[in-house]
Formats: sequence, C-alpha cells, structure tokens
Amino acid sequence: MNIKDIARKAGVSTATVSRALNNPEKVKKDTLERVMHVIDDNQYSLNPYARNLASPGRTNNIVMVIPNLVNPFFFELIKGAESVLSEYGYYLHAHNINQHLDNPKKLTAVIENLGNEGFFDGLILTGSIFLNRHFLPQIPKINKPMVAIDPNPSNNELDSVLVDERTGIWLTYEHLKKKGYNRIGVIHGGYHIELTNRKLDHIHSLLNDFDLTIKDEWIYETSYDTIEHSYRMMDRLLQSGNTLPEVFLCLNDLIAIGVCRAILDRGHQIPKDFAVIGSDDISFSKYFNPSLTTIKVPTEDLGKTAARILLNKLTNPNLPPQRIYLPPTLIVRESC
Amino acid sequence: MNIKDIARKAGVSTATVSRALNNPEKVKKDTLERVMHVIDDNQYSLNPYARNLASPGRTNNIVMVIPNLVNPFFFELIKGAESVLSEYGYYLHAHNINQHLDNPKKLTAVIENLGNEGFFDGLILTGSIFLNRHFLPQIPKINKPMVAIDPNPSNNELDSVLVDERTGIWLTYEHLKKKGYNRIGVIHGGYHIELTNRKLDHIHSLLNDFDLTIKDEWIYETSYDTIEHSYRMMDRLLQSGNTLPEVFLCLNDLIAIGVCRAILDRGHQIPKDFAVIGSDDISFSKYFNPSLTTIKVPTEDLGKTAARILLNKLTNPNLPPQRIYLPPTLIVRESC
DNA sequence: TTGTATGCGTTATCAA
DNA sequence: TTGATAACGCATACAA
Repeated sequence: MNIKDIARKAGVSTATVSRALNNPEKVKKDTLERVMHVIDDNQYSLNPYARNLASPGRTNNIVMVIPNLVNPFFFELIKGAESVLSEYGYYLHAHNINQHLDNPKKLTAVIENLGNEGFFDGLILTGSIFLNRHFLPQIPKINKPMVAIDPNPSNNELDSVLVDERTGIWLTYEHLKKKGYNRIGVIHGGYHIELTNRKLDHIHSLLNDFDLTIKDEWIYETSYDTIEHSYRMMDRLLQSGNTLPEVFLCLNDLIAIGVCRAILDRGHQIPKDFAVIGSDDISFSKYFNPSLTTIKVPTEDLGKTAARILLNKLTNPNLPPQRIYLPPTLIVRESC
Repeated sequence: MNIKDIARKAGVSTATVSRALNNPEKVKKDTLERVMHVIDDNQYSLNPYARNLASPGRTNNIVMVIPNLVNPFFFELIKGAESVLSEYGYYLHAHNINQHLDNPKKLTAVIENLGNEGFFDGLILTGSIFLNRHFLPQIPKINKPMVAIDPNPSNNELDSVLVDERTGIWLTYEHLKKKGYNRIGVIHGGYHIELTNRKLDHIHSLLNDFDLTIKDEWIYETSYDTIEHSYRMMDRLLQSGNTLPEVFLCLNDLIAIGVCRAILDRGHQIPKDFAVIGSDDISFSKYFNPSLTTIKVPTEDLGKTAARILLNKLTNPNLPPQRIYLPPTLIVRESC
C-alpha cells in the first residue's frame, strides 16, 4: 500500500495525495476529504524512508547512550537534557548498552547500528563508555554531531561537559577536617581503571593540604552498579578484624547506601562509629536513613548543558570542540 | 557525498561500491581496497533512508515509551525487556514522555513523530500513558506491532502483560491480619483516576474477607513520582491531630519511602507507631532503613514477557491479542 | 486547484 | 568480477 494505490483509489494523482498529507491547505476541501477517507480506510501511512529521501529534514530525535541505567544518576541526566531538547522540538531516546558493555563484538554492533540507522540528528554519550577501548575507535563511524558527559579529559577533540572533581574532594576534605576526622577510606566502583585512577589522583593529591591519611589498604573496590555488592563487601570488611578508617568516601551514592546498610546491620552507628560520604546526590540519598552526606554533582545541569552544546552543533556543525566544567557542592546530612 | 561520488573517485561503478559495502566477498581484493580507501578518506557512510527504500529490512530497534523515568520501576522493566530483545539482535530505546504528559498537543506530537519516523520495528507501552484520553485514540496511527505493560483491562484489542493486583492485596491483608492490624490507610499517587480506582476497587472488595477497616478519610492522595510530595503530605498528616490508621498501604515504593522518612523525622517509630507497606519492590527498598515491606511486582519478568510477545508479533503480525497476568508476592521486611 | 515528470541515494537484476 | 539501469515511495517544480 503506497501513495500510488491511494491516488488510484481516490481518483487523483500522487501529487495530490502528497499535498493532502503535507499541505492540506493547498487542496480543495472535498478532494481533501475524499483522499483522507481513502487513507483512513486503508490505514495508510507514508513511508518514512522514501519521504526523507525525497526531501531530507531533521528527524527530531536525539539519542543518549547510557552505560547502566540502574543508577538513578543517569535518569537525572536524561531529565536535564530532555527539558532543554523538548523546548526545541527534539525527542530524547535513551539507549542503555549495559548488556553489551563487556562484549567487544556486541559493542561494535551497537555503534554499527547507530551509524547505519539515520533516525537521529545527534548523540549524547554518558558515563565512561567511550573510555572503553573497543568503543572509542569506532566513534568516528557515527557521523553525527555528538557531546560527551564526564568523559576522559584526554579526549580533546570531543565536545564535553565535565565535573570539577577536584573541587568536590577539596570541599569534602575541608568538611572532614572541621569535623576532626583523619583516617579516610575510599570505595570505588572500579569499572574503568582510567576513570578510577583519575579520581584517586585527586583524592591523593589534596591529602597533604589537609593533613589527612589514606593508607593503601584503605582503598576498596566494589561494583559500580549493584548495591548488593557494596553491602557484602562492607559486611566482610567489618568482620575482617582489620583496622578500619573512620570515614568511608564512596565514589557514588549506590555504593554509599549499601555500605551504610551493612554498617547498621552489624550493629554499628553512623556517623558515631563510622561516617559515610557518597557522591552524586541521587534523589534517594536525602530520604535514606541516615540521610546521606554526599558530593552533589549538578546532574540535571550536566544534562542541560550537554543538550545546549548539542543544539549549537546541530545548527553550526563546524564549531570548535568545547569543554565545560561544572562545580560540585558538598551536601552535609546525617551520615557524616 | 554519495555513492556516485565515491564511485567516480574510485574509478568504479556505484554497483561496485554498494557491493564493497554490503558483500565485500564479491569484490576483487584490490578493487575492494581501493574503494574502501576512498570511503575512509571521505568519511562516507551510506544514506540509511535510501538504503532502506531500495531494500527494506528490519531496523533492529524497539522503542519503549515510558511515562516517568524517575521511578526505578521503569528501568527494571527496561532491563527485563532488553535482556530478551538483545538475544534476538534488537536494541531497546527508552522514550521518556514525562515532559509531554500533561500537554495534549505535545502528546499528539510524540505519537506523530513515532508514526512518521520508521526507525523502529515495534513498540512497548508502559505505565498508564495509554489511558490518557489524548493518547489512546492516536495509537492506531502508529502502524507497528506493539505490546502494553500494565494497561487498562478494558483495552481488549491491545496485547498486554498485567499484574494480578488482587492477589497482591490478598497477600497483604493476610499478613496484616496475622500481625493483628486492623485500621488501614491507603496512599495513592493519583495520576490517573481510572488506574487508581481499579486498585482501590480491589482494596475495598477484599476488605470484608479479612474483617479489616478502611475509612473514607484514610484514602490519601499524593504525587506518583516525587518522594518530596509524599514526605510533605505525611508530615502534614502527622501534625493534623486526626485519628490515623495503623498501617499505610502505599501504592508505590517511592511514596512509601517519603512516608517512612516523615514518620521517623517526627519522632515516631516504624513499625511500632505506624507500619508502612510499599508496592513494586524497587532495588532501593531492601536497603532503606527500615527496610521496606512491599508487594513485589515481578518487574523484570513483566519486561521480559512483553518483549517475548512483541517478538512473536514481529514474526507473526496476525496473532490475536493476548493478555498475560503475572502474580505479585509479598516481601516482608522491617516496615511492617 | 490539480497533474506530469524528475530526482533523492541506494540495491538488485541482468548482461557483459 | 564488474557495469548499466530499473526499481523503491515520495516531494516538488513546473505546467496546465
């Protein structure tokens, strides 16, 4: 069923059918009615491929690639980006690639699909996916405007929005010092070594300024996306009999929540026995008990800023790549 | 830059370029190399619209329409659907329409866009969006196989996966009776009146079987997607001086979390002073303090089942619509 | 207000 | 192994 069939059934030319669909005001009223009737009767709809081939236009779709949607952090990103994009008539589609993250072949196929399908006008990359050594070299294949959120600073050719992590650590240390803490532990999700090391570098390099202590054995690794892993890790730690730090600096709030619950379940008090600091400030952290002290990342702003950069590139593709840093803040609540 | 340009630059015909791209084994080795070189040099990629027009094939994309991504419930749905779809080479794109939910014109535009773009092979509708009176009549315009998760039972023409809500209430009442509770309050998100009424019907109709009490003034309305709203509502309630129920039945876990926190902040104990029961069992509920007693919806299975039905319809579009009910379970934890 | 004819970028058939 | 060419379904300039 194509435009020709409709034209024949309605006793008009294909041009008239096309007009009826795209510029109804240019068709005489009763012809329009007749054509529309035939269209409805046959449940006909235009072939989007032919339409776009004949007269290319924007698709109105933006895709946001997301490594693991299990962390609410990412949908706050979506929320931010969507709020800006929708103002300009774009729709945001979140493409979760969690399933393919550890499989190079599948990851390549994802890009391939993204490149072959032309259904979107631009791309927002989030998380550390583009640090993946299988993903990174493929990116040029996707010949569309794109922006990255929180990528590797070494990718200078990529437009990106970043978090000023150093400031976050600085604020945290300042708070810890004021509260009289000294012995700091760090728990990271450990997904991508380069990303983790970047954060650990900041954590170590500011240590001297505040006369705080982090021993090598106080750097712990857990899973970045499963509360359960963090819970079990902490539970084991508490039973180990090792000398433990006073404060646990968790590299995201999911980790902090698991850690807190393990501490409580073993009969300790927070922050009396152990203090916990998270990172991100996802919406749950405020309501958790104890409420979470955390390094708040301006998540929605991250999304909004990325969207604005992308919109810019969409209208002016030749803009030189830019990097925008957004500052985190420290939200002091009960856990520390 | 199109296939003709590449052909000219490589000194071959367009047919050869096309073959080089689609059936490289049918091209002589050095011709292939020469063509590929030109392609790389010019960052050329095939026009997906022309390609699909000339030889239509599947797009490998499935879109899942989601009313509000802020509730982790939905990404567990995504996770389930994705795990099945990815096995069959499909990619899942989550399309959050939160921004457009209360604006009929925008909602129509969403459908319009979905119908005009041909970039996906099928659709999964979630939540109560298709109950929206502006959305529902538009659905036939999207001429693609689709499945709904948890829709209105009156839509018999729509393939759907549903939760057996009545069983959930039954299990809850059984538990409450065993624990000796009698006076029950209900807090609903109140987004869609038809959906809410359906649940309230079950809640009321089973009351007699267990000799439990729900007064009309113990039915409270809050926001379905913001913990903050539920927190404030409960806070006001506790200060009101009204006679309150012993147990609060919350129609999703987000509501329950806000309610719990308000109870604690006012110095009451859970479940001693007030008990709370949630619904869904999102991943956070287990780690919340107190851990949440909740009616667990088999969320991932919901997603998986919807995906399987869709895959079926994709290969066999004329299958009659089916309805599958999945049973919830009651997870008893600390809050009740 | 409507119809005719051409082109959009690709694939596939057929012949060379 | 390659090339010429006819589709694919639609939009639009131009003519009527």
